[in-house]
Amino acid sequence: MEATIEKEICVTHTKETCVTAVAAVRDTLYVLNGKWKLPLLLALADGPKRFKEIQRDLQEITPKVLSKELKELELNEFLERKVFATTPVTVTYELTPYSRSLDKVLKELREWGLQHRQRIIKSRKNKVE
Amino acid sequence: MEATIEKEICVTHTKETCVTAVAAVRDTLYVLNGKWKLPLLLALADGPKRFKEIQRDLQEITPKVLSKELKELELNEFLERKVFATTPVTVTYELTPYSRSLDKVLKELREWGLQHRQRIIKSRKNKVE
DNA sequence: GATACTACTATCCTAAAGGATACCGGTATC
DNA sequence: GATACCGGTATCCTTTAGGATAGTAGTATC
Repeated sequence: MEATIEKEICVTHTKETCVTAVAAVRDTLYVLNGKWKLPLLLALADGPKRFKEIQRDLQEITPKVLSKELKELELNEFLERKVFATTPVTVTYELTPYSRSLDKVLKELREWGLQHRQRIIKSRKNKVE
Repeated sequence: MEATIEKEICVTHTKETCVTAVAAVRDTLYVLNGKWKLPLLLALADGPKRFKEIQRDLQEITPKVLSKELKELELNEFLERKVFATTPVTVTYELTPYSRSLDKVLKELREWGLQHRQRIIKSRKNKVE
C-alpha cells in the first residue's frame, strides 16, 4: 500500500486539508442524497417540466416532498424555476447548464457501483459454495 | 444541451439501463453514506488499528455505532477484521487493497465538492451585494 | 353553482440513523 | 479482592427523512 486513500483524498497529510477534503466529499454526497434527487434530475433531463407533470412522472412522490426537493436542487443551481403569467399561471422547472457538471461525478459513481455489485454478488456465491 | 445527464448516466435511453444506472449510483452513495464511513476509512489509512484505538481517534463515536459501521465496511470488503489469540485477545481492523478502488471516486467527489462550495459562496455574495 | 385542475402548504405520523448510558465476560494489575 | 482495560452488546431516546392526508387560492369548465 503506497498511495493510501488518505494520500488520495487528503493530498497532503496535514489535518486541515484532511478535514476540508472530507467536508468536500460530504458536500457532494449531500447534494445527491435522498430518495428523489437522481430520479428528479433524470426526469428533467429531457426538457423543462411543470410541477404536476413531474409528479406524474415520478408517480409515488408526494407534493410536499417534491416541493422540498425542487427547492434544494434550485438552491444548488441545478435547476431554474420559471413562472409564466398565463391563466392559470404556469410554472416550469428546467435543468441549468451547471447541472451537467455532475456528469463526470455520476459516471464515476455509476461505474464503481456496477463493478461493486458484481464483486459482492460473486463473493457471496463463493461463500455459499 | 447535447449530451444530457440522461445520456451520461444512462448511456442508452432505454428504461432498463436508466433504472440500473440509478441503482448503481445509489449503491455507491449508500456505501459511503453515514456520518462515520469517511472518517473511519481515513482513520485506518495509516495502518491497522484496534477497536478502542479507532474509538479514541474518532473521539465522539460510540461503541455501538463504531461496531455497526465496521461491520458494514467489512461486508463491503473495505476492511478485514483480524483476531489474534493473545491474552487478552487482540482485534485489528485493516483496509483491504480493494478499498483503494474508491480513490478515483473519492477524488471526483472531493473535487466537485470543492468547486461547488466556491460557486455557491460566490453566488450568495453576488445576491447580497 | 358545482366540480376540477394547478401549484403548492400544513399537519400528523412512521421508520431509521445515530447518540447516551449501562452493562457483559474475560484478563491483568495493584 | 478491587479496579481497570478490551471488545464489544443491550436498552432507551432523539432527530431527521419521508409518507399520508387534507386543505388553499385562483381559474376554468360543465
